[in-house]
Amino acid sequence: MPDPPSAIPLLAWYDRHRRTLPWRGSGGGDPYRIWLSEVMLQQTTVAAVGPRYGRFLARFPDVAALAAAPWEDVAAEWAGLGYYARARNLHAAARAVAARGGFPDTEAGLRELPGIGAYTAAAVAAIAFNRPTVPVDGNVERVVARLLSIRTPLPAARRIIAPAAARFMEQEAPRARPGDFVQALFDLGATICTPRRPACALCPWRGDCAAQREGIQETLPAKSPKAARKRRHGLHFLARDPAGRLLLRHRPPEGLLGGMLEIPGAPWREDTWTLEEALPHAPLPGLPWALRAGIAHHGFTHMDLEMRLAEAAAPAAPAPEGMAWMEPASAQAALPTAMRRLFSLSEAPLAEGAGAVASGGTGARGARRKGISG
DNA sequence: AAAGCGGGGCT
DNA sequence: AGCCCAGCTTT
Repeated sequence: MPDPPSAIPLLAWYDRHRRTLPWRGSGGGDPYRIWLSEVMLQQTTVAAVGPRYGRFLARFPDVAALAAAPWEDVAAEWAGLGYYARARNLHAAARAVAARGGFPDTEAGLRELPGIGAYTAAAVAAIAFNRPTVPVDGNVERVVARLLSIRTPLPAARRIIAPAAARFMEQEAPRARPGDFVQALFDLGATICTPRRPACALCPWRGDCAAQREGIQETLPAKSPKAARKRRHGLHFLARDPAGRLLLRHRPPEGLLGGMLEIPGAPWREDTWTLEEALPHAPLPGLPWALRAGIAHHGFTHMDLEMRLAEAAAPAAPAPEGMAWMEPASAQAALPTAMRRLFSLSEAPLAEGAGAVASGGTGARGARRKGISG
C-alpha cells in the first residue's frame, strides 16, 4: 500500500473553498448539533437535509428537549426524511445521553449509542471533539479509491479503503485539526472528486492521484451489481368521520416505515387487489367504500409499490385499537411520503363503475404530480 | 456477506 | 430511468 499524499494541500484548499453549511455555523463544537447533522445526512443529500435541519433544531433545541419529547412529535418532525429507524434511534440515543449527563467524547463511547455506527462515531469524534480519526463515508470511499486506484468493487473494497484512509492521521497536519481535515475530505468528494465528471483540474491532489494518472478516475470506485426491485400492490381505505377527520393506523415499531402513521389497508402483495377482495382488511366494517381513480406509485430501495385508494364516510365512532382519528392537516404532515402520495388520490374522481358518480373522465386529472398516475 | 430500510436531487 | 447520497442494523 503506497503512502497517502500529504494532507497539507487539501487543508489549504479547504481553508479557501469550504462549503457554508447550517451545521457549520454558530454553535460550533456543540456535539448535539453535529450528531444531529450526521444522522440526518446518513444516506441523505445535503440539499435534502438543508431545509429540515434548522426546523428540527428549532423544535428540539438541545438533547434534553429531544429526550423529553414524545415519540409522536419526533416522528412527525422526521416525516418525509426516510429511514425512520434513524428517528427511533435518535430519540433513544437522546434519552441515553440525557440520562448519563452528556455526550461521550470518544469514538468508542459514541459507538455504543443507538443509530451510531462506525462512520458516525468517527465523524462526531473528529468534528465535535477533534479526535484523530477518519470517518469513511461515500465521499471518502470515492476519494481514496481514486487516489490509490483501488479497482476492487465495493463493498469488498472497504477492507482496503478503511485502513488506507486511517493512515492520513499518521500525518501532523490532520492531527492538528481533525475536524477540518475530515470535512475537507467530504467537501472534496462533494464538489471536486464527484461521482461523474470529477473536476480534476481543480483538485489539490491532482498530481497525487493514481487513478487520474491512469485515466480511469471516472470508473472508480467500481460497484458490485445490486438485486432487482420487486413490485408490490396495495389497496388502502380512507375513512372520514362527520367532523372530516381521517382514520389512520400506527405501523409496527420496526420494519418498513416502522413507527409511522399509515392509511390502513390490505397487505402489500405480488398480485393486484380488487375492492371486494380487500374489503375484509377495511378498518371499519360495513362502510360504502368507493374506489378512487388512479394509482399512487412509490419506489423504496428494494421494492416498487403501487397503491389504490378507497374512501367512505364513517359515522362518529371511537377509533379501533392501534388507530386514531386525526385532523387532515396534522395527519398529512405526519405521514411518510408514500402515504402522502396515496392520500393525494383522494382529490381524484371516483373510479369507473365505483359508485353513483358517472364516469367518463380519463382518470386522475389534476393529480399527476410525482408518483401519481391514472 | 447480504439484505432490509426512504426519499429526493441530479444526470 | 438510473445512480447516488456525511450508513445502521439484523440475519
